[in-house]
Amino acid sequence: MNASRTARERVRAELIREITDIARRHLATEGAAGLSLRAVAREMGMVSSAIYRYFPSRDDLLTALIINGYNAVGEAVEKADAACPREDFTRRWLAVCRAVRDWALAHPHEYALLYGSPVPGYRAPADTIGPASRDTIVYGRIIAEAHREGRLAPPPMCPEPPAVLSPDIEAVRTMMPGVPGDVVARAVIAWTSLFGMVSFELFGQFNNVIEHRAELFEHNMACLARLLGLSG
Amino acid sequence: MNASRTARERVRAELIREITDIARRHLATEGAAGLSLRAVAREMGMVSSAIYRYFPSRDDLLTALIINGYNAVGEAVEKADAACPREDFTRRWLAVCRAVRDWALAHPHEYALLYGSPVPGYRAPADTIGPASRDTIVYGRIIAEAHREGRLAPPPMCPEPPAVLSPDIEAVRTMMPGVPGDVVARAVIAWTSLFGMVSFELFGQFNNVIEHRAELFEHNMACLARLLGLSG
DNA sequence: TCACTGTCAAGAGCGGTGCTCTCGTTTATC
DNA sequence: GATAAACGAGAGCACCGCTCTTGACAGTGA
Repeated sequence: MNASRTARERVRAELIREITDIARRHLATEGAAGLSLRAVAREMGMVSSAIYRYFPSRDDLLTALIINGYNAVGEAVEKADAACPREDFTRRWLAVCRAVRDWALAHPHEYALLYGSPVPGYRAPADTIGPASRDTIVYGRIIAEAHREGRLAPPPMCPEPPAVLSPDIEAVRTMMPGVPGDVVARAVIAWTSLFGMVSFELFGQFNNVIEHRAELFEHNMACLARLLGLSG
Repeated sequence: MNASRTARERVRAELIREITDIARRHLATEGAAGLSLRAVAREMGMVSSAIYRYFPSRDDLLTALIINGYNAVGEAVEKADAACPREDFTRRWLAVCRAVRDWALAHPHEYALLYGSPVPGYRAPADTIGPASRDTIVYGRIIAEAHREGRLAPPPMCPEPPAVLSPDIEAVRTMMPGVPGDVVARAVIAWTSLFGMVSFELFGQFNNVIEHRAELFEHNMACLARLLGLSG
């Protein structure tokens, strides 16, 4: 009874997996706007209406792809960090930066889905919040561990963030306990700059301007490491 | 004969203006993907096919909106810079940053069209290159003038960019003549960080994380000013 | 004055989209 | 074995970008 129920549900889960796989492939070739439930159904040899048994709307399919994407980039970042010596914080920072860029270049449309323009009419449900912060936890951990080991030596430069920012600083600080507020603000700069560079490269802002993107990325991420005060 | 021809061309230009105006309004409510020539035609009391007399394809209409958008943000940045005392370089930098953010918040869909995910299947023609760099010229001028006045004191931090980046540095340096390569690289960081922050705010990455966006933006742009070495 | 030329709005039509509804069938449970 | 849920299939609605053809009209040169 339990086995038979699982039998039906297993084929259902398998179909859902197949749908998301095909959808992800379509996303890679057509982009988010070109993602078509009919096309996915066609490729599965299904009639278009049948697919609504598994995803009640196009947005629900998009949500699945978004959660999947956040997990993919999060996993890439985690692996890159894990492959580095624990005490080499600069190397760990550079590794996770590279992991983000490499993943983005390998999955440009998925990256655009996660970090590009919001899909019009689509409202991200709460399920996406958790996976969305999976990568940021890693950045925070690197900074926090460097701070704990006394290896965080940020050059004096930025003023203390104003008091009105305290709750936000506090919220970000939960990912890097103990780190001074000034450095937390720098972490936000580094975070936005990392994705700013990747987005500019992917979205065409570097066209006709920057040619050696990998090298510039590497150099700028190294500068950001100095800004954060990472050493060694 | 010339007058009559201009009469005809004048009504044509007026119609093109009306089309782009309506299209821009539709862009604001529906997003780039939802921009529909039929809907624009409907609102003009025109039949759908007639609009193809003025814009041969949806992409051509998009191109017009993109060029228009780049010019709008460029103009906003120019005006913000012009309103500052020439010798107050930090203030000028903060003013142009604010101008970008304010324009983006006021025209989120247009911003997404310019700096967000590329529209699938759309290839930006060469006409967009010029207007696209209108704002960057202003950033470059502020840094260049600060350098010329001896008011650029970048804190020692970033290493000299590697030799392989020389052509790119040189290309960016045309917008800020005389500025050292190290600072040119920092300018790229500041540039990407500025748009990275605006994009994160607009595209929802700050949701559930940062609440006081204006204040954080202000503080981080001030940090970037220090990174650039702007003083006074 | 008149025929010519180029521009235009209009309509029909093609193949595509997301989504809904109904219908008969299969499948699992009581 | 009856019942209820899940399912695939098909038709249909309103929309989309885009194309082709047709007839009306304005400006132009002979």
